[in-house]
Amino acid sequence: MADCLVFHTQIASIMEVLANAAVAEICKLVDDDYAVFRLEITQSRKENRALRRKLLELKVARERAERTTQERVLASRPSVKILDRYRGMARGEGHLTGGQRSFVKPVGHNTWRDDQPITVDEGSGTSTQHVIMVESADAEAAGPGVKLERSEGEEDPRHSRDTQTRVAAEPHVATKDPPTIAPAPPRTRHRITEVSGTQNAVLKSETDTDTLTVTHRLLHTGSDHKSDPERLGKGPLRYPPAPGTEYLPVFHQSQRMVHSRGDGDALDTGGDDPSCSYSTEMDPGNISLGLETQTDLSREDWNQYNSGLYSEGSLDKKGEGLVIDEVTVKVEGDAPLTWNVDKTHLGEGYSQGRDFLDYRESLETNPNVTTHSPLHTVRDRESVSTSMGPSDSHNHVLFDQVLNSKGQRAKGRGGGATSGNSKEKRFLCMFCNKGFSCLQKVEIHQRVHTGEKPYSCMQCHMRFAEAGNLKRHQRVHTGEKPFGCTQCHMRFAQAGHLKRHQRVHTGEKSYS
DNA sequence: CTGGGGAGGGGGCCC
DNA sequence: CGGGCCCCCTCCCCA
Repeated sequence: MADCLVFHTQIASIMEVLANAAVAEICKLVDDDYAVFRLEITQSRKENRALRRKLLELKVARERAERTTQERVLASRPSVKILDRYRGMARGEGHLTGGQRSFVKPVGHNTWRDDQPITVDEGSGTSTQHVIMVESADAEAAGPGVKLERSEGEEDPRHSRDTQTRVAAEPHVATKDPPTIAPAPPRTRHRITEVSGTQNAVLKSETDTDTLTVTHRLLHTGSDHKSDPERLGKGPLRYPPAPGTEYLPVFHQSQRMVHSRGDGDALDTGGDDPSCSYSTEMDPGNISLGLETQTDLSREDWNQYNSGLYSEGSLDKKGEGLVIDEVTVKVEGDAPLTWNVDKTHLGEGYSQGRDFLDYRESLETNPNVTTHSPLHTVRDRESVSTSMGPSDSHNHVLFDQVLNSKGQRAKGRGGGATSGNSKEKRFLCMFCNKGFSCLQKVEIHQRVHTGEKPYSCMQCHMRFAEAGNLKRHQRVHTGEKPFGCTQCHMRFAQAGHLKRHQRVHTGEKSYS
């Protein structure tokens, strides 16, 4: 027993010695490797320093060359705006970080599209901008106020994808009509960031204004929208929010056409309200320039224009366009909303984008309907209400109405695709070919197809395609019943209802 | 029968 | 004088 104990003790001692030896060996190995590693690191750092120095020298040389080139371009092509970071710095407009680069608006494009590949006058070649910053010219100078966001993997300043564009006083896009450009209100800063870096990325934008908070959310993709024209372009425009009224036409912005105020026309009234002075364009390559001149079309050109749109095929790629479907507008103060949005540029949001797409599909497959591929001018400048969003069932209703009952009703009223001989109806609906006597009529009518409802009730968020219907709807909330029966005490909110009611007294049957 | 909304057309006003 | 815009009326449908 004693021997056994001694034996165990000896074994324990030996084990301990062996363990210590092993630990020591391991430590030695680690130390050796660490030394080697440190040596390598040191060498790498030296190499990095050398490369950095070299890079800096190259950069300086290249930038000099760039400036020379850009100035030359500017001089020879006034319509092309060069966004030169150095110049911005010189003006104290911004703070530049990373490699300074200059972006030259692609020649031949009148609108700057953020998603458009941007020609980068840089040795590394063309780069697509994914993170966008749009900042008004008078944002505080530089530095701290300017946020720079980058997509991943940008250790090297040369690969920085950030860029700054200045809008407002100096729209980031040169326009054909400089005189219409009004200085944007100061203190407006917009930041639009493509979060995921993909085409369908979620956009995050921030707008600093005193009166409006605008946020939009990209809900889905697949539709192309065009801005709505004039009426809203002038604000709730043409539907002024009289005291006590609750009208609040709001805008859905098409992600595809959200524009920066830098776009020419968009500036013409922009000075009044910074709230809409930003925008983004998301759909690469599908913009039809023709759209931008829609409202300028003469009547004679209208239908031709429509046909042009059909053949444009800008929307052919279903799913590429997309839709920012929700715009939340917060209005503070009593100042009337003045959405000075360029009707030809703002993608009027289109709250029922899917409706439209489906509808378009129906059109294209329905032999009774024009088979054009309507590039519609879906305009949705609208709305705050999310509860009114279209449901699938709504879609079906819409299609049914469009393709069936409504068409019949139109016929019954002397409408119809080719009806309307009483007056010269030169404006044809691009969807159903129905003729109207004036542009506005057809624009309103087309809302039947597009689902656009620019007029929103502040109290219940119901939306309407026509101002008059909204006004009539308001009586539901006010309880106003202006139409009283002369033979009884019944009162009605609608004249038609009074008329119908009076049949009760006259005994006239309302049906045959 | 009533309430509410969709949509077309007419007329007035303004540019 | 013509065109655009706005308002209103009206008819119709649906719940």
